[in-house]
Amino acid sequence: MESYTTASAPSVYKQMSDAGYDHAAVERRWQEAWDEADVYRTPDDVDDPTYVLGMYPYPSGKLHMGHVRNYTITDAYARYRRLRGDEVLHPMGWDAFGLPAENAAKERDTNPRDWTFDCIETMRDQMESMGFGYDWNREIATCTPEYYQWNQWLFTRFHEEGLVERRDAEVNWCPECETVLADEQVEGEAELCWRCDTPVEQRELDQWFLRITEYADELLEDIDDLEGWPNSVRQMQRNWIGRQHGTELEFDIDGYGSIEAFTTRVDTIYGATFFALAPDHPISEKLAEESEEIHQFVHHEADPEGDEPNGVETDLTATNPVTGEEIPVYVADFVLSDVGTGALMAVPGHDERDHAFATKMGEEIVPVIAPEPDDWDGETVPDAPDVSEEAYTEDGVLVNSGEYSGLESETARERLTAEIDSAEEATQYQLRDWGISRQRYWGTPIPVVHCDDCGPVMVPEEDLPVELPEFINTTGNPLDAAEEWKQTTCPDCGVDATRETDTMDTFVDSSWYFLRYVSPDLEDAPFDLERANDWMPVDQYVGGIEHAVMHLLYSRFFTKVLADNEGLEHREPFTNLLAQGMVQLEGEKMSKSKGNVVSPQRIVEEYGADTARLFMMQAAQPERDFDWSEEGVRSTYAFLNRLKEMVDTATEGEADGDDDAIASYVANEIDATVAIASEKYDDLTFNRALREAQDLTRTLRQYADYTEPHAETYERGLSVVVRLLAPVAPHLAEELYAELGHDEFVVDADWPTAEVDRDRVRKRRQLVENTREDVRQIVDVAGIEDPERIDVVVAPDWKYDALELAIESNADNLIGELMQQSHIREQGDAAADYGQDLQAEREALSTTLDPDEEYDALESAAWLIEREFEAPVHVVRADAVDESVLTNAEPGRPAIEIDD
RNA sequence: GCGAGGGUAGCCAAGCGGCCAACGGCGGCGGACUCAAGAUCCGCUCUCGUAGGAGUUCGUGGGUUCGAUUCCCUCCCCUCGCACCA
Repeated sequence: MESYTTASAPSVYKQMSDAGYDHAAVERRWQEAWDEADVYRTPDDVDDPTYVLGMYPYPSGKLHMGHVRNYTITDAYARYRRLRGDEVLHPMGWDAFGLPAENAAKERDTNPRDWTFDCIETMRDQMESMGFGYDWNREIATCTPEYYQWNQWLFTRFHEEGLVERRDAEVNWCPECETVLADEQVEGEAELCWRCDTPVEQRELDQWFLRITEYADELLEDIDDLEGWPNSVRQMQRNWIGRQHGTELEFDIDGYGSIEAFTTRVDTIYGATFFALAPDHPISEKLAEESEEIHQFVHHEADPEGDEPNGVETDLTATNPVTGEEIPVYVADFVLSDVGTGALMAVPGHDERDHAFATKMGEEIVPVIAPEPDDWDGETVPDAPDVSEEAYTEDGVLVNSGEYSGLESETARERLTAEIDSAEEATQYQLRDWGISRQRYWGTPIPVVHCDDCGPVMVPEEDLPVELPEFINTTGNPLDAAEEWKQTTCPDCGVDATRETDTMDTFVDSSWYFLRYVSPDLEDAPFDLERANDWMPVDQYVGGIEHAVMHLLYSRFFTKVLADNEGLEHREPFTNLLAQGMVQLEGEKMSKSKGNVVSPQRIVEEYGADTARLFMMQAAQPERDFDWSEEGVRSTYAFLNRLKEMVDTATEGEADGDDDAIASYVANEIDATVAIASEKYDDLTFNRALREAQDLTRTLRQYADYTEPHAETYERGLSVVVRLLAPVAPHLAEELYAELGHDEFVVDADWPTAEVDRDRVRKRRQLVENTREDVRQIVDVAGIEDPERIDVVVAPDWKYDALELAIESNADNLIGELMQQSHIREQGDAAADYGQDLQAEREALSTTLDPDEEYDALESAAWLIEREFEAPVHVVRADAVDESVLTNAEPGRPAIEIDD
């Protein structure tokens, strides 16, 4: 703060008024009032409310701008739907399990539970200070036994349905987090942990898996119907599932029997010149025991991440099941054990990677597919292409393929798959089962007991929940160290046994939380089935793109399982999805590490929550990234202040202006604004809706500056502006709505309505804007310093008739057709001239308002021109002026006469 | 490499067959108000033009059309996701 030593009293007052309205007081007042009236409560008995949901946050203790944007979008939409008269369900909760709480607890010598609840308290306060209208009665926190018992219950139900599997698996292990990660949680080529960016290692562990692959086909196929989802997300899920149709077939290898290989291009089998095995294929491992060279390759040289395909030749051969040919077998690092069968037939003529390897190893490259010739007769076998330099990877016509030569690739694949004894159609997925075991404390204990005799046994339903023991500050897994907790008896045979010490991936929590909001306190089921069937699916879901695959795919999976086994009548959880863009600073993502973070708290203190929300919503479409700008925030704040001043002034004394042409212009603008803004709110383009509201505010201010406004019109205008802003700037909207004399909350008000024809609105605005621009241009080009009088002359009726005829007419000779109308023909040369014009623009003609409507529109907008040029403006009809004036007048374009 | 989304005036950003030299904002320029500054308000902001005109523009090059920023194709560039996937 600067200190003033010589400031005079008036300048101090000035400073104070510049500081703006007392947003802190306004916001506090209405937050308390809402709270008292419980306005955001959604009673259990409402019928199919509009379900608006933002992805619940991890309670880190601090709301950041990304949260503010996310939850302002849902809040604005929820409020809008409410104003529209819908019942709305808009809940909030906490993704409260997770590793950061453990780390924080260790650092602060507390425990994850206390730390997490502290964070929740703080964040809830921050959300309330933002004015987000949640039904806090439905709040959930996933770290409470009341919530996570249902994770355990669902786990046992999944188990009963055969969707849970325990497997010894090679898993991604983050040494920093000391836990396993799902494939989805490993990022990029460098394979870094999604949380801490530590390079991930591989470990062999016994793991619990949810068999999401059982649902791969449905998860894939239903993406087509998710029309309310962004294409990007849909495509990412399709890629992730990665279904591929192909053929599985067997190659015999001496001494090892039949080896299964998967190919999508069985049509190229005549071109298979070698066979390749993954380094960790069982045969490779056996060979490595016998051969020093192969051992060296498998354990030291193989580099699956490298760009170069490496390999080593074995002394084995594989038998091509079609040709009977013996081809050499390699162990190669570009063959991956988790893709297909870990063994492949290599066709260097038609696969780039095989080509590169064959070139390196000096293997034969044989063309067996030729591009289909343009004039192909469907029979003749074309010439083989040259594939010595580059593989030909497209489909085509088979060559060098015995009896199959001359077939198209597609047909050949079908026939070969049918005719090769060992071959059958097969489908491969990239999607893997979901490993949910985590070696951490702060998560849902997996409800399993390990018994030496019975093996892993599910904890019976009546013994749920398995609650977490007290936190033990240790380096490994605290559950492993909780000896007393760990020791139990086998539910099946009663002997001493130990508890499973792994907890569940927190994505299990978030895969069904949206169902828990429906009945958050229900004690005998995860959710009230009947109500869930009525209330689900979520109508509008909003969150970050980073959850495009994981959370959104798991939630879809859970929903489908619940539909199949628990009577849920919905197979998809989220009808409409909005992936909101990032809030950036100078083109860069805000992040603590970059130190370019703008604190929402500071903005709220300085300008208020309404300003922060309004600025964000008007800055860009919700799905786009945008730059935070202090300048923009200030101008948003200034706008709210001006609006408040306008309302203050308007309510001081009753205006008593006439319901004149100007009032009708304003009334029209109000209607137009309502129509456009409503449409924009419907499709969540808040930026456009808010622009309309701000434009109307400006029109109203100009109106009041120019003349004594018509009280009813002006107040309706203000009341409309206030309601259009209410979803985004709810506190000030309440304040102003009350000032305007309403007793009810604006939250509960009715959305303004307007009966308008969008097409007419557009034409009116266009006409007025074009006319104003023409006047400006004339004044400017003609160098008129100080206009004395401006006449605006609407074109004569016959021109409108002629225009209409011209639009409808198909006649070659338009002028002839026009002249058949006596009232047009009577116009003589003028009619001929105008007819010429119409003829010239024949294809581009479009209808205009009719002459009376144009007159009205111009008459009511005349004040804008008078005000701008400080000269009287007369809008006149064609019959009131001399014909010479009318030459330039056309429908949609009045003649303009300026005297100086 | 594959897939998705983009490239619009100094910058940000709407538009997505004729109403488009192209909404809106920022920045810049001029004016009103003020002793002055700020705030606010009103214009201007591709080029030329003494009555609403003309010319050149919406990544590049083609095409469809009476007409394209808007539709189709080629290429270039950006962002995101997947990727030695058999």
